[in-house]
Amino acid sequence: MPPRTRTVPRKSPRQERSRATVEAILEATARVLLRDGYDRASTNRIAAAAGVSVGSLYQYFPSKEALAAALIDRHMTETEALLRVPEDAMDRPLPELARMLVRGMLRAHAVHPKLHQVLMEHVPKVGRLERRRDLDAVAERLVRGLLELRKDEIRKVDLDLATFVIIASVEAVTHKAATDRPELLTDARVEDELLELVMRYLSPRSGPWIEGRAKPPSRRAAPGPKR
Amino acid sequence: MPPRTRTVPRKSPRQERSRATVEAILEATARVLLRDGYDRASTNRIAAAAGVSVGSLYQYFPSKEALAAALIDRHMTETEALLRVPEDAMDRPLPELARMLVRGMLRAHAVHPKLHQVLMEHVPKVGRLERRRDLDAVAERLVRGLLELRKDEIRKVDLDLATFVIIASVEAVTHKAATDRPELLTDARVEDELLELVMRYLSPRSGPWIEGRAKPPSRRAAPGPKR
Amino acid sequence: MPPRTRTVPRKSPRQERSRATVEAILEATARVLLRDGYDRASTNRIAAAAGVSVGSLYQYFPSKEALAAALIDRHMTETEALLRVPEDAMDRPLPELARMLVRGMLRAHAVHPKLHQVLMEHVPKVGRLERRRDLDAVAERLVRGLLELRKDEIRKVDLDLATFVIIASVEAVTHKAATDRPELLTDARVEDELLELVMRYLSPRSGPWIEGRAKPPSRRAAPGPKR
Amino acid sequence: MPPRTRTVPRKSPRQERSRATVEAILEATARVLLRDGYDRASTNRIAAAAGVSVGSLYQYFPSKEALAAALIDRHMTETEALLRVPEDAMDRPLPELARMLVRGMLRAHAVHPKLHQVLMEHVPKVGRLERRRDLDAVAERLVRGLLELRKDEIRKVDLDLATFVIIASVEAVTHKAATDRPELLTDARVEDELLELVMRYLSPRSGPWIEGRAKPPSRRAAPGPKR
DNA sequence: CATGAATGAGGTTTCATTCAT
DNA sequence: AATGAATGAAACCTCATTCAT
Repeated sequence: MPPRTRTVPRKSPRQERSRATVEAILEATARVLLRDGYDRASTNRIAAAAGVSVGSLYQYFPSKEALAAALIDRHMTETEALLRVPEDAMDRPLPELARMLVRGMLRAHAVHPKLHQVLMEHVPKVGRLERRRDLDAVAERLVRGLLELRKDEIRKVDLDLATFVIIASVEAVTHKAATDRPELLTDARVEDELLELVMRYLSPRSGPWIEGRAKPPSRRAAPGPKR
Repeated sequence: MPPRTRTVPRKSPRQERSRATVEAILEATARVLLRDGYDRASTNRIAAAAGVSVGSLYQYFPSKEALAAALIDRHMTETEALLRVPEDAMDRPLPELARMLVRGMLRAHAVHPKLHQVLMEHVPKVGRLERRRDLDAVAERLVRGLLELRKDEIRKVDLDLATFVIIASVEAVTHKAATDRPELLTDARVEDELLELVMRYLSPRSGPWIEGRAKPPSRRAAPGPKR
Repeated sequence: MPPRTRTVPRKSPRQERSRATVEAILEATARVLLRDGYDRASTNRIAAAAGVSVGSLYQYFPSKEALAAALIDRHMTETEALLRVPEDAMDRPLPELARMLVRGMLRAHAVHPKLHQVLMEHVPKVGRLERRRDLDAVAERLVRGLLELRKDEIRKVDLDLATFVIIASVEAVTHKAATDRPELLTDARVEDELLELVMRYLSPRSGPWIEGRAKPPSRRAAPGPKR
Repeated sequence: MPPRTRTVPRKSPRQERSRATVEAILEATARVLLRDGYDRASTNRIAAAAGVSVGSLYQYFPSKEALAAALIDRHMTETEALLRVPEDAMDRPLPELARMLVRGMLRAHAVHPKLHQVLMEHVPKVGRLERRRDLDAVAERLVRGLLELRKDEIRKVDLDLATFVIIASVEAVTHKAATDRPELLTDARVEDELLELVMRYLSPRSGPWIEGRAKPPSRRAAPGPKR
């Protein structure tokens, strides 16, 4: 029996149209979110901006948060793509890898700096944290894995802590740049400085600048949180 | 441009009783802000939590934002105190000064980590930016002044950029610690790592790790924002 | 026994002060009423404007309306004084009397045109109508009495109706002047025109201009209101 | 200066159902306005009276004032129609024209006397004045044009002033009738008396009753407003 | 599937009035 | 008598969501 040629369109017209609608809604969401902020962005306004009725909106997204979540998902996916280091690049020189990471981060923020901010800061945590942690987790696994893999090339340091410091720093500089001085996002000097920051932090050569560790025996357990 | 929402306290309490009321309101505000986040924190709920009527609340604070503003003011004052470097300490060794800064930052976040976060991230910008920038400005002036003063002890670097990077990094690490892993706030190792991060970043000895600047002529003007 | 000299002050200091307070409150009421209108004029604002506490205000006036009522009373008294025709003037020539009336009306409005308007139009009816009617009644009795007394000098007309027409017209012209074109209040031509209006209306000499009464038998009973 | 409250209808009903809703809301508005007056007429009460939810009300009218504005618009349109004098009637005898005017005015008030009053007196000026003046302007233009056209048939008089006096008087008598003695609105004698008032006021034959103008030289410029 | 009318709880804010001090 | 802190009903308005058409 010859392989039957598919007669059912891969995407039925209905699905086609749906996809376009969803697309329009998501774009409108982004637009309205940017213009009005999360709280002021009403589903009615979003629907209007998308050129569909609220009813249609709710056909595809069961709630306002679902909208935001979808947008976050999309943004996350893009960001992840920007951050991903190709498998075959893992043996490149460390600085090169670091630069890839830094550059990815900068670009991720440079795409839609304001949208990124709104999504990150103002969308209520419900249902977002998970995703956010997901992204963080991606970055963390990446960095942590890298450090582990190349731990001979860096100074002795608690890898978890270092991962934490590195991710926070790079993310913060790019984020703060996006928020307060967007022009920096495309300033190559920032990339250089971040690289400097990271590489120096990891460099095996310690400095005599340390005026004495915070408390004598280099590593102590934390006194424990107050509560 | 006049701010569209009044944030200046409406009147200050004269009698003993009302001072207590104001105090109760502010405490309740913090509590509710923490529990529900800014958007879900309604003035009625806050008043209820404070054990007073809405009317009383509005007698002292002309708007919801004024509440947040008052709380921010209070928090800012505390934070500034923690950051302030005594005049006569300006000639101490750089690492020591850096440690003071880092420690101040960590403590600032350690006091009410979650409250700090809510105030910083979720209170709408109207009427806050000024204050927030004020604090940023304090930190910036402090760091920038320090770098300038001791520029012979650090590597050649654009001081503005370095200030930006340092503040963002330190702030972010403490902030992220406060948010994601509060136990780190009192972990002495974090302080050490941040010091390491900052001092290495500033150290005059460059590393051979640099795999080539982002683009040849070491420092270029930014291509400028796309538009 | 010699007549005892009074030792009790005619007005005890307490009463003196009270009177001043009441005075201050009424003045403040007028001021705030003018500035903010009736609805926006809150008792608290009025008290503040008077320099006393709300409590004191309520000591003297049991409600917001009582305030307005007091102000209306006062205004009415002034107006009545302006309208009153001295007993011994009742036999002056009619035009002269009419002029007194018209002039009184104009002056009544000229004193505080805006206040007059606010009191007349925006103070809720409760408790006002009575007073208003009182004033209207004063004017009505005055005019009606005059017409009756001098009915030989005027054309044949239903005196009630004529009274109604005259009072409404004069009042309206002055009122509208006060509202829309305050400069007219002191324009002598307006007085002249009003006099002309009234005197011509009353003049016994009929005109040939009447193109036929509204319906044949000159005076009919009203068909009665539709409902 | 942008009006601070939106008064333009928010959206017009497309479906049959909503047209009924809008109608119900407007009717309810009139009812409640009559019953409670403008200030006490709350949007919630109006919505309840219309048998819809507040939300529906705000779907079509962006504010309380918009409701009043819509009602005024409607009323104005009716009134204008009642006042309009057909083009081809302009050469009728003056008394006849005057009667048309007077009758129009009376009828305008007779339709919904109380509603007319509430709309005219108690709806805040914002966004209304324009409309109100519009109507006044219509009447003014009409009367003023008439006087100008037929100035040979009337006594010598400042046409602006005469227009002012006539409109104010006729309006006031009808208005006061509507307010204080509604049964007069349909009393034909009132129409006759108003006609008498107007025609006598305009008649070229002056009377010997004038006991001397307000101040000697018959017509003087106004002393000017005090300030 | 799409539309858009309808819902109503809930948000912020005001203000006449009471009452402890 | 005076003060001013406290009250809370009620006003206007928004918006996520449902559902008849």
